[in-house]
This record gives sequence, structure tokens and C-alpha cells, in this order.
Amino acid sequence: MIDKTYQPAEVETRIYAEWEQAGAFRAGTPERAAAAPYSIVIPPPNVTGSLHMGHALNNTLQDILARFERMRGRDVLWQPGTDHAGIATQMVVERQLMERQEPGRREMGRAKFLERVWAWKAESGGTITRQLKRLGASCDWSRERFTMDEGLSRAVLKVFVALYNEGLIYKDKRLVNWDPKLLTAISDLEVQQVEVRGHLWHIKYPIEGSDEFITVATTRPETMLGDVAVAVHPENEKLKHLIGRKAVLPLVGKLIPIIGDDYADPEKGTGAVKITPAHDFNDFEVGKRHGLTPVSVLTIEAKLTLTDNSFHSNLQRSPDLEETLKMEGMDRFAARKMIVSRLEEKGLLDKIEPHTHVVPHGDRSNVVIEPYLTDQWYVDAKTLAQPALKAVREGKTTFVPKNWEKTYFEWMENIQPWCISRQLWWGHQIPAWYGPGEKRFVAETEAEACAQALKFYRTAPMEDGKPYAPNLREVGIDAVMPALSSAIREEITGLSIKRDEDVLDTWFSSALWPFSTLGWPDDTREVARFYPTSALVTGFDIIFFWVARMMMMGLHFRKEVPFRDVYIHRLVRDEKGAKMSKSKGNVIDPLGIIDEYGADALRFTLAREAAQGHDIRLSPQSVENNRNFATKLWNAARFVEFNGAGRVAGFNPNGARETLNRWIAHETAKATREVTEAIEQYRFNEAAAAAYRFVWNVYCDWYVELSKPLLTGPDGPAKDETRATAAWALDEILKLLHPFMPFITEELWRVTAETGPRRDSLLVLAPWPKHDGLDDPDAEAEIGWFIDLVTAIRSVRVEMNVPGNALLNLEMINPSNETLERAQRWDEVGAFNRLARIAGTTTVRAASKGSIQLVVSNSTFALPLFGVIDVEAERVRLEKEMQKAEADIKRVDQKLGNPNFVANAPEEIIEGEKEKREEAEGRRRKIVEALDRLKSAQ
RNA sequence: GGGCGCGUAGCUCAGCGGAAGAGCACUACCUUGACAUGGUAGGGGUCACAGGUUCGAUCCCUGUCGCGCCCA
Repeated sequence: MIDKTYQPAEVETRIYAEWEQAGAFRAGTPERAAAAPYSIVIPPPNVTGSLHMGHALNNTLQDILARFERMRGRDVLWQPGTDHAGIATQMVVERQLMERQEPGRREMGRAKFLERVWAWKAESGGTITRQLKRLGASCDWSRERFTMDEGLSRAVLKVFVALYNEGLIYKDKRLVNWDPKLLTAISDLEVQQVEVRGHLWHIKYPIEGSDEFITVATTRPETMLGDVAVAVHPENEKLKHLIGRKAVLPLVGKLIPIIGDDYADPEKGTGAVKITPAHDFNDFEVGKRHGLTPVSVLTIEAKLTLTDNSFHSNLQRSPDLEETLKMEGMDRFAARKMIVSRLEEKGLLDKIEPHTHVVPHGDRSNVVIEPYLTDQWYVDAKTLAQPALKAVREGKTTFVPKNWEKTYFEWMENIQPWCISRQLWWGHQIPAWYGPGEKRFVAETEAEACAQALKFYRTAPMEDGKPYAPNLREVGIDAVMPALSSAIREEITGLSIKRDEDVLDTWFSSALWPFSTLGWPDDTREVARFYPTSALVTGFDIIFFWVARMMMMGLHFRKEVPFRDVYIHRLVRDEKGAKMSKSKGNVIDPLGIIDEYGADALRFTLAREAAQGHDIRLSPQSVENNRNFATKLWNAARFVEFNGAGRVAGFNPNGARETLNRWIAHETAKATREVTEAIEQYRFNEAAAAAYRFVWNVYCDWYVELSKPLLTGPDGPAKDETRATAAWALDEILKLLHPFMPFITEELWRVTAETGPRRDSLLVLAPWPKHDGLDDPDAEAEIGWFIDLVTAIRSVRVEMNVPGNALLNLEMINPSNETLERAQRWDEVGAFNRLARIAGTTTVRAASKGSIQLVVSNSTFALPLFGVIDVEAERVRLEKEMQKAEADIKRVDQKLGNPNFVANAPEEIIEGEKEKREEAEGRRRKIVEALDRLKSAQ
């Protein structure tokens, strides 16, 4: 028995458990050994994360694909997992320590701290996974992975060492984006350019040996202490004469050269810029071009470091310099204020302009990023990008929508070295060890690094010419190389190697996700079967972070693209189109929505709105509407049940005799094609719309209504057939909707199995419909005719204010045989009565007096409404219709009268136009007749 | 500055060379045995603007004006 109302909360939990119990989401089962594989890797959410609307959309779309392909018989692997989110997770645990007033991470030390992080992960790391299950995600949870787990860590080590040995990973001292709050380097992509209203300070630098000044404009006066030059454009007419002279750096007294460089834009500011290579990316390049040594004046915490700094070692001590050195340890923003005010005091501040410019901010810490000169590890992204570019150009991987390929190309073509080291503890520690003399050993294990060190130091002579006597005791040489002879043991006393403290960017491990999750570097069945994956579903904001890097790593290590299709979806916004954000307070919590309306309603809403290339505006109202759709489906199923329309074993609608049943079979086949094709093309909104239309506007509005006379009529073959067809079509509906609304459809699949033949499987594993030979143009034409006629009658009834319960006669004026037959068929079963409140049909030669006449499909009908109708109003109504018909005829005539049209337009279009004309002309004729009758009837 | 995209019904958006569509909202009527989380009917659009290509343009091209987003 189907309950009166659908209770999502209760059903969803139960159904999900059933799926898991049945192992329905498992990939690689023996039953599907012969099936074609279909695989998707989940974009791993942060282990710290909880489900937001973006996840809800992303995973709904993946689940639609996974369920669709599973039903199509493929061996589906939807690979789940989470990433370790280096900075985010470390921050979470550090915050927790602070809240509990426990010792901070530095006090407790690395090992202890990492224990705490793992403990946190064990406790809270499963949140988002549980939430994905509530959404209905059909991932193979038995294969869940984590970027820090053993296998994936092994993959990271292997990749790092391999790339290092190939020269594609290297260590370099250059400017990086430094986060002075988190005290780590970050990659370009983790930097947000934020437009801020700042100032442009114009500072006068005295020119050596004159009373002239050169005025530089800067947004960062505090970095001037690290200036090494002033640059002007070599063709700057006003200033180029100063090139080659020297300026006196205010507050320091150092002489710095005035150089000519294109970088100084004559139009900008004063045309002269200070050059501070240690604190600005552009200046760094200028410095390099002119052989200037960078002067760094900031600490890792972005505080001034001056006293122990070489830039003033050769300078004469002046009161100014002394005063400056007193600023030691001052924060960068305080320093800015003080420097500005000191310059002002000295009359060296020419002016201050308001100035809007972009300032880099850390996307995690939200503090201003410092370009900072340090040693970091880099990936030679440019080299790795080449095959990745080629693969997309050659169509081995396709972006959907296609225009994202342009974004991908543009970024890949201008790709910069990727800084992968992070000064954090939580993450994959870089497998590099350093021995005496800063010699580096990169290896997958410490043992190997030791071996390398041993080899190196045993053969490398030291400064004094003697062989170095290494000592590996500290790193456990006994465990590492137990077979060492005592002679070597003797020899190696004194050497120790120390591991690089830094960890890798989380995205480094994420880049391996499509194959590391499948067991690589081991040679697993999974890698062979499921790589390359079939599709990747993700947001555009992550193309650079993730998609591009997976392409690079996948191609380098597997020699094959990681995925065939990349479907890029857009953002979910609030109903006003604003980005959801905690600070704005407009966040819609998907779990709250699921609680209130059910997961299916949320999923269907997201799918219906997920048009390619458009952000989604989500309102609770729209979710409610789709919840109503679920209710509609539920009630249709109840109708079928009430009417004894049970499933019949082996029923094939192909053999249906009733027009109505042949029609719904035809429509089912049509809807199935539409949904299938749309999902195949990632047109989720079209697929959902087609299903919606079919269920509501075809099955419920017309099929169910028209089946009522048959189902409530006398027993017999027609009734039996209709029952069987109604149940059959409902089954097909459940299948078509299952990828979108898995819970309610599975529940109905279960309840409708209580009677009739046994189900072979859960719906989740049922075969996707594929219909041949159900197309029936005759049935379509007849039901179309019926719908048009009923709609016309209803329309007139409302227009004429006929009371709802009043029964009318339907007169057919000189009907064709076809019309007569059709009308009789539907009248006999009482369809006109039920759907249009028609008592009966009669054939007449002319409409009776005072009747309303309807022209439908070139037949004229009349509704006798003697005394009810206003003849004048009716004349106006008919004339309006006539005008419409005439306008149609005129439009077609214009086309057909145009010789160019007839000469150029394709045959079928011309035929179509001619048919249209015929139809309109027939309609016009009938209306003229109707008008005549109206007049004569008066 | 470079790139991508968007201006279609009151709102949110499909459609993108052959007679303007959906959902919601709105109006009127309807407690009919699946469903008021419903039914029936209806109103509402020079498809941003200006040119061009075409037999034919909401759709293709060019420009203008608005509005987003990404990258410098």
C-alpha cells in the first residue's frame, strides 16, 4: 500500500541503507565484469569541509551521471574521498588547541601535533562524507580514499622523486607569495587580487651633487628602505637626462643609481619609480636586468629587520639612519605610517594622491601577501603543460561547455613555475634530505637517502682533501643497512642527514587523484580498468588549481589523459543572484533544505536549473515547487494502485490495442529519447525538463485522466490492457526519474512490487529503458485531436461563464468520417463527459440556434448555449479568431509569393508552409461558415 | 588593458536560421474518488539598441549601450 503522503526523511535513510546493503554502488562486481567501465572521480572535498550548495550541485550532477550509466549497464566507479587541505586543517586544529588553552603546535612539536591532527581527522573528518550520503550520492564508499593515506602518500613520493630526477622539480631562490600570518609560501593561485583604495605617495629623493630631486610615486613607502635604484623610462623626455646619476635614499643616506628601464611608465605617477627587488615582483625583474642585489628589509612576519642587515654596513652613521634603525621590528603598516610622517617632516613628501589599486591577499589568511625572497621547491609547469595542451587541442579531453577550453589554453600557455613547498606540518613532507654542505638527497625513503648520502660522502673528498667520515647513527643506520661491514661502519661515523621540514601543496597530491585513488603506483586492476576516467564534473574556479594539474600529472605518469570529458558547472547563488557567503548571511544550507523538502526535491531543483554556462539562482520557493512535483508523482502512483493497475509479467505495450495505451507508449518512448540524449550531452536541465513535462503534462494531465473512464468502466480486455499499461508507464517513469530523484523512485519501485511479479532488482540496478517500435503517429494524432477539442470546449465554457457542473451537448457539424469515428470512440467511454462536461455528441447539418461554434482541426463543432450566449460577444469572438486565421494566411502567402523563397528555401520548409496555409485556410472557411450561421440563427 | 559570458513575459531562465517557450508570480473559476503540495482557463514579449548577411534573423556578423566573471 502506498502511504497517503510521502515522508522523505524516513524513506531516505532507509533506502540509502538498502542500497549500501545491496552493494549497489560497488564497482568491479563480477556481474559487470563484461560491462564497459564508466568512472568518475569525485573532486575531493576538504576533510575539514561540510556540505554547501556548491557541493550539492556538483555531486548531484555526478550522481545523475553515475546512476544513469549504472542503469545503462556500465560497470560504474564513482570514486569518493577527501583531501587533507594542508593549511585549512592545520588552522582548524591550531584553533582548537587555542580554544582549549592547550600548548600551541610549536610547543608540542611536530610529531605530537601531527598526532593531534590525525585524531581530529578520525573524529571529524567524516562529516562531509556522511552529508554526501544524505544527498544520495552513489559513490563506491568501500573505496574511499584520503590524500594522506598510505597508498596516496606513496604515489606522492614516487611522483616527487621521479620529477626531481627528471629535472622537473627543483629548488630555487626567488620571490614567492609569502603569507606573513600563516608563515608559509603559497602559489599564485592562492593569491586573491583585491581592489583597495590606497594612496600614491610622491616622495622626493635628492639627487647627489645637486639641490634637485627626483620624485618617485609608490603605494608602499615602507619598502623604500630596501630600494636599490630609481628607474625612469629611457625615452622619458623630462627625466632621461638623470639616468646615470645617483639619488640619495632618504632616511638611509645610501646612494642608489638612477637607471633607465622600460618598466617605468612615463604616464604613471611621476614617471619615476623606486626599485625594491626584494619586495616587488616587477622590481625583481628590473633588478635582475641591471645586476642589482636585492635588499630585504622584512622578516617572515613582515616586520622591519634593519639592524642586522647589510645594506647600511658601508654607510656613514647619520642621525637619520640611527632614527631609521630604531624602527627595528616594527610591523609593516606601522612602519608605513612612521616613514610617511618622517618624510613629511623633512619636506620630502611631495604629495599624497588617493589611489585605487589591487593588493594581493592570501585566500586563507586574508592578510596582505608579501613578495618574499626565499628558497622554495618548484615544479617546471611549463614543460609538463605541453602534453596537457596538446591533449585538449587534439580532442583527447573535451571541455563541456567547450568555451572553457580557451580559458584552459590561455592559462596553460602562460603558466608559471608552480611553487609546491609549504612551511606547514600537515601534509606530505618533502622527501629531500640534507647532509653536510647543504648537499641534497631526494629519495622515496630515508633509507635510500641515506644510501645516496653514504655513497656521496664516501666518495666526495672534503675541503681538507680527506675522505669524509660519515655517521649515520642518528638516522638509524642499523635498521637501514644492517649488512654494512664493520669497516664501513667505522667509516661513517659523523654523518647525519636531515629531512626537509616543508610539506607539499595539497594540490600536488590532488593532481594525482585520478590514478592514485585507483592504487597507482601499484599496477592494479583498477588503474587498468578505470583510467582514464570517463568524466570529471567540477566548477570553473578549479580549472587551474586542479583540472590543469591533473592533466599534467596524468599525462606524464600514465601517458594518457585523466578524463575524457570535463563538465564545468557554474555557481549556485541566492535568489537575488548574490554569491552565498557566511558574512552576507545568505547561505542556504543544503542539509536544511533536505530536512524540509527532501533530497530529491533539492536534487531535481538543481538539475532543472543547471543550464550550461549559467549560474544557478536558488530559492527555497523553487525547491518547494519541485517537492510538489515529487508529491504529484507520488499521487499518480497511488492512483495507479487504487485502480488495480498492477504490473503484469511480460507485458509489452507494443501489442496494445487501445489508442490511449498506444499513445502513452509512444509518448514514453519519446520522453525516454529526450532524457537519454540530454544526459548524454550533459544537458541536465533539458533532461529534467523533459522528464517533468512527461510526468506532469503528459502522464498525469492526460493519460491518467483519459484512463479513468476505462479503469472505472466495465471489466474486459480494454480495462485489463489499460491497467497493465498504466503500471508499465509508471515503471518507465520511475526509471527515467531515478537519476534525478533516486529516493522517491526507489521507494515507489519497492511499494509497487508488493503486488504483481517479483522485481529482478532494486531500481538503482534496473536497466535503463530503451524502446523500439513504440512510435505511433496515428495514436499521437488522435489524442492530439482529442486534447485540442477538449481544451477548446473548456476554453469556451470558461469564457461564456457556463457553470462548471452544467452538462452540454457537443454538436458536430457535417463531420468527416474520421471525426465522427473519433468522437464516437471517446464519447462511448465517457471521456467527453468527464473531461469537458459533455452529455453527448450529435451530428447536425447546421449549428443550432444560439450556439457557440468551435473550429478544431478543420472540423466545426458547436455547443448549444441557447439563452446563455451573448450573440454579439460571440460574433466578436469569432471575428477575432478569423483575424487570426487571416493573419496566418497572409504571412504564409507573403512567403510563398516571394519567388526567392520558393527558389531558395529547402523543400520540406516550403511543404510545411503550404500545409500551414491549407490548415489556416480551412480554419478560416469554417469560421466564415460559423459567422454566417450565427447571423442566420438570430 | 586582455579574455569569457550575459541583456527574451512582472521574476528566474530555456531556445539560438524557418509561425516566440517553461517554471514561478498574477487574474478568474473549481473542495469532481490520485493529488488544493491540486485542477481548469486566461492576461502578459517591437527577443537591449543600430546597422549588415540571408528568400527569411531572437538566433549569424559588425558596432553601440548596460551588466557580470576571470586574468593582468
